[in-house]
Amino acid sequence: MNTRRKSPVNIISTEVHHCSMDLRLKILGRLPFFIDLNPSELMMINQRFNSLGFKKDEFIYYSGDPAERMFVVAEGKIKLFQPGFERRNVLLNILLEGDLFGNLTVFGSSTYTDTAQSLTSSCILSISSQSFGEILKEFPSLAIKSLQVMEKRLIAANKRVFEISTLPAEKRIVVTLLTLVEKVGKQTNQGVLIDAPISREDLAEMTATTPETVSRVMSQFQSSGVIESGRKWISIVDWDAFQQLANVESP
Amino acid sequence: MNTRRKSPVNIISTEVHHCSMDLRLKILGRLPFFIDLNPSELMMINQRFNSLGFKKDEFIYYSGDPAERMFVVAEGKIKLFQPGFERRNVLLNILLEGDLFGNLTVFGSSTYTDTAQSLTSSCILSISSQSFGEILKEFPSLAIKSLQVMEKRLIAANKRVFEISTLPAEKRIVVTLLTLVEKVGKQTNQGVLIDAPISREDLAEMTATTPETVSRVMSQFQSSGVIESGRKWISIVDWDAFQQLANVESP
DNA sequence: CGGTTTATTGATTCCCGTCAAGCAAGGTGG
DNA sequence: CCACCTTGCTTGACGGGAATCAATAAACCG
Repeated sequence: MNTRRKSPVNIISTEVHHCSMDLRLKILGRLPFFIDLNPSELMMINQRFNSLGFKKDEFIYYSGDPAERMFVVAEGKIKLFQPGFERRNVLLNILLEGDLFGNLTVFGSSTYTDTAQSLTSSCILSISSQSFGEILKEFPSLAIKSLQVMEKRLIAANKRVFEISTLPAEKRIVVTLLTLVEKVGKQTNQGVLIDAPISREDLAEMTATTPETVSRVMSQFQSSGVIESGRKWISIVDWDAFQQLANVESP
Repeated sequence: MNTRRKSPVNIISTEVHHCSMDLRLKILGRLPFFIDLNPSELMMINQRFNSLGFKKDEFIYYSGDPAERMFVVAEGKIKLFQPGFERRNVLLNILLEGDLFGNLTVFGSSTYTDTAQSLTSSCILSISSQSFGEILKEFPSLAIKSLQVMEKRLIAANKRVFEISTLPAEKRIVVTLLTLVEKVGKQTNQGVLIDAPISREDLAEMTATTPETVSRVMSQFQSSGVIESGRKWISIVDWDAFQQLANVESP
């Protein structure tokens, strides 16, 4: 059945990216965030940013570090998580090109409350919270956009609290896979691929279960022909059947 | 042991409040949010607000309603929750005097994602999202403050995801009681009272458990002399012992 | 003071976490 | 390019923590 042995997930490359100036300008200009600015304003803002490359699995910052910068994903995929005792982490979010993270609030918190790790090799732009604050004051519409970014995440976090609180493990895994598809889903000739290197353990950390439970649930889905998956990759081959599984009418 | 039969929690009164103009001005002026504004600016902003009284248990808005207003608690206590199937709600937050809720983001979401209900009789100020947006544009520092409010809540929501995911039921209940104490704790001659009408079911909805489990855990705490409690009230009588319970070193 | 809501407690069931062993995939170096 | 080693996935057996069902008791309210 599964003729694909190699993982179909693109992890870009194993080398470190270092973003050129014009790549940075293009990235920033494309962001919904900065899209209303004119070229000269954009240029000025661009100058306040640093860029830095990260290898696969490298850490960008750790929970507890002083929260002095705001980051933007220029290329690659980043995961945010809260480290727990004995490898019991909780995965909070997976970020893509254009997503903001770090300290978005100028003076809000003194230390990061999560850890940021690069899932693929990546290029990250960053700006000091102070400079970001100055930009927000100069362009109030940007502050409102930041507010909307935060609201979206708060709603997602609350949705997740709801799901963990009310759904059994299997449904939690299904709805989590669905949000992953919405975020990084890619149509391929073998179904909808979740285009990020997500392990069973990652899924467990997203769904408040264990890798073993995730494995059992996934095995069942595979044997019923709904998904295909392997080492750090998942593809949904029978979309209709999959949505059936997510039907959250009866808990 | 428990000589107190009546609930010590003050639910203000059963009558509807209607905030007078000068009460409103005082409330708004006291908010960290508006504290930097001068009296005339404050007056101008005050005019954009409506005020409305709610009885105990009355609903302010429902999940799914069009999200057209931003609210401020002037007096009373409000709970926000996500309604689930078959009474399986999830309690998201308890709000006090000065707290903002509703649509804080001007244009962010089209409908409320939670339901707001008055725990006590209360007085609520509100403003249209559009007017609020105009104010934010006029006073960029307010937008940054909104951002910080949102960040704080996002961090709290993530912390809760972490707790639900990693802690056993008893510890979840303890840490939840601790956050309630931080929020509405009141020193009395019989220990630290949680000054809000919180039922076993409310606690269950906050901790992803059931009323029965909460009751069992609370009974144990009562028999070991750490807390006293009754119908919709909880008081921590042995603070040191209670903090021991919250020691989150070994899961 | 009766009716309703909330809390307590017990008995039972079961989902899922834990422990453990075996296997497959992927990367590495000769 | 293949043997080796590491890392991640699978599967089974078992036990425990908490949900469910149910019946009683206490507190509150009109």
